[in-house]
Amino acid sequence: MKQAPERPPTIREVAKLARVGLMTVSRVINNNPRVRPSTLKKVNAAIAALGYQKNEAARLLKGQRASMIGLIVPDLSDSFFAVCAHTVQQIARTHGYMTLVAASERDSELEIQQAELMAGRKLAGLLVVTSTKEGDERLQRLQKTGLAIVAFDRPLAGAQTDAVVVENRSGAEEAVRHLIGHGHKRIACLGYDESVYAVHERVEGYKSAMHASGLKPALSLGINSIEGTRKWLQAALKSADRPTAVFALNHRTATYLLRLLAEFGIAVPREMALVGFDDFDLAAVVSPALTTVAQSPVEVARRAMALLFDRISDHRRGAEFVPAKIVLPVTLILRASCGCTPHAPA
Amino acid sequence: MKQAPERPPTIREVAKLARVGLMTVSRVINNNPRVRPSTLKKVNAAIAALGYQKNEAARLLKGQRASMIGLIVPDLSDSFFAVCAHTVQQIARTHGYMTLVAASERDSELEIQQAELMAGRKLAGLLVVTSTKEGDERLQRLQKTGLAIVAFDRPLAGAQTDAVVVENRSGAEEAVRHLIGHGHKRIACLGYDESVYAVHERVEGYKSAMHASGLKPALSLGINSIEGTRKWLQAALKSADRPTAVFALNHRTATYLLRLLAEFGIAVPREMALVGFDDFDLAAVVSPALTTVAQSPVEVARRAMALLFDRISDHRRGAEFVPAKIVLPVTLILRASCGCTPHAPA
DNA sequence: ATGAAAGCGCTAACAA
DNA sequence: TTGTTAGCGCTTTCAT
Repeated sequence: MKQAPERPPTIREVAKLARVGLMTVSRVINNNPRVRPSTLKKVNAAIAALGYQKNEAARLLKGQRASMIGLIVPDLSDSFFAVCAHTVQQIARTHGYMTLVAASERDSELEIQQAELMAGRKLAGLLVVTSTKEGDERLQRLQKTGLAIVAFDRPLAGAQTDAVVVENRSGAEEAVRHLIGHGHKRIACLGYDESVYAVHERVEGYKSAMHASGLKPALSLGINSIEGTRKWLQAALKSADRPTAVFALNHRTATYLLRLLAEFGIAVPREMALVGFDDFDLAAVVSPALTTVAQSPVEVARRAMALLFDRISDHRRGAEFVPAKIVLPVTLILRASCGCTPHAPA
Repeated sequence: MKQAPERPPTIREVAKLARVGLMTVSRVINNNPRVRPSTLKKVNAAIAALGYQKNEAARLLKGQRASMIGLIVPDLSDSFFAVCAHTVQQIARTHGYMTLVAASERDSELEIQQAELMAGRKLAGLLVVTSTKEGDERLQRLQKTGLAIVAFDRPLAGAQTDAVVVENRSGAEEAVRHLIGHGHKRIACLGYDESVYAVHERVEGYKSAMHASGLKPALSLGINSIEGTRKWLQAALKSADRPTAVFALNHRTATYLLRLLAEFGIAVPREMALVGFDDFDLAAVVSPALTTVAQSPVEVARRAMALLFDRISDHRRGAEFVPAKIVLPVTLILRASCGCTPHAPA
């Protein structure tokens, strides 16, 4: 004997049990104040008794927005974005939202596609680390349909959109100045794609620190793989003006360098000092411990979420939209690789 | 002058444009074969012309399942799970699904709550790394309502559920045997919570390798923090039967050990050898390079997703349910910390 | 403060 | 093969 499929309770059943009309129940679950306290209590009792939960699908169909937010990042397996994702999801939960994620794989077409798919699901807000270089009208169109959008890590080019970024430029500047303070004159700067906002900013910081001390910048961009890094290092070691220090524009490059320097038997920081950008779990464990400019993914995600929820409620009450840009500080963490502490403790 | 809100097109408009009935359009978008090819073409043309996209909310309301899958892991910022999440999301996308994520924070109540919330959104499938020790009837109840569930990394205790796990036991066994092969007799085993499936399995592997060689297991569990690890190490170094090698049950413990061993000036592997479980980006960069048992999060996620989509289609055609358990191999990656290659190259 | 009716976009069931 | 009807659960509008 097959029992009935046991459909979840509807407001109709709640209404019947509470002996009120449908609308009263609807008002209760929407926190509409136009309900007499005594009625409210009856309805709440019925809701509890039945274990009623609102049916999002039905509400969506009536044009409401889902209590979901979306997160689009270039790569979820990147530790920085992974921490962001964790934080975002955590905060979303405490606000009663669920989190939809997508990785853009650094492909701007994929990014906008995913954003449109999410928007199609009528979510309330979208957090995005864009891989789009030029301003994207498609994204802005979504915004106009009532989707709250906040960019983080990188601003959205030419968009009236909130953004949370970090002090990439001054962070880089500080790092390079620190190296200069250690007496270095030939400081190379290594990284990949300058068209990425953060990289560009860091490069600017590097240049400005070098210029400020009358030093000649030695920039090597477009270096992505460990092989590329190896080639660069081999050439650099043989070169006439062999650098005595390197500023690595990101986590990955710093890691490659660490590995190769060890492989080539170059003493760090004695023969070549190193400072990176982006802190990571093992930065203190690698040998030598890596001096690096740290940003806080948790804080970035937090601020971005705060902004997003602001926007969501603005949208709801049709408030004005004044895009905010939050710039978070970074910290230069001094460890051994820059020459500071020969034997770094924990 | 405010332009009309520009509602997205509905099947009604598609039907009008294609000069067919509503149901014909519905059939087309549901791949129902009972449509004449010529009609199909007309409808598809209209769909393309209007840029029609199906409204999930309406379909949900009719009792269908959303083309979304859910992923619940203990911690999204953990690199293993982050890679899983990335892979899951990627595969979901290619199947036309979106991915909802949640972290359980290793709290089984939170886990089931999130699962129920997801289920309430009528998603098609759920991938879960459970933090629940005993079998959870609430999860099984969700399963009975037509939600496809696949566990990975850890099986679901006492549940008729598919699971994808790795060869934890034999991997640990091999690692310990390897250490024994290096001549070690006093091999400590360090880790945290044995009630976690993977840890338990690895401990069993450790014990069995030790016993097989007539050695006495020296297990130290419940060690979670770096402070705990430090205390253990201090005690171990002073002890009469000071271990000459350590098998670390997970990434984190291995990392702590590496750091502390460096801090204490203990030469690895000469004074104390080390083998870990779980590979990570920097395992080859740390010094000494860490020998470890590697599992592939990408492969785990892939298999889990394959299983999940199998289940989803089974559910759809009401097929029998035969829970599968997939056990994936692990690989012992020999680097320097076990004593194998004194100077590990890349 | 409360309720009745209409309908959001879609599909299951039936009819043609 | 195709179209018509009804209604999923909810909220909006308009009564009361």
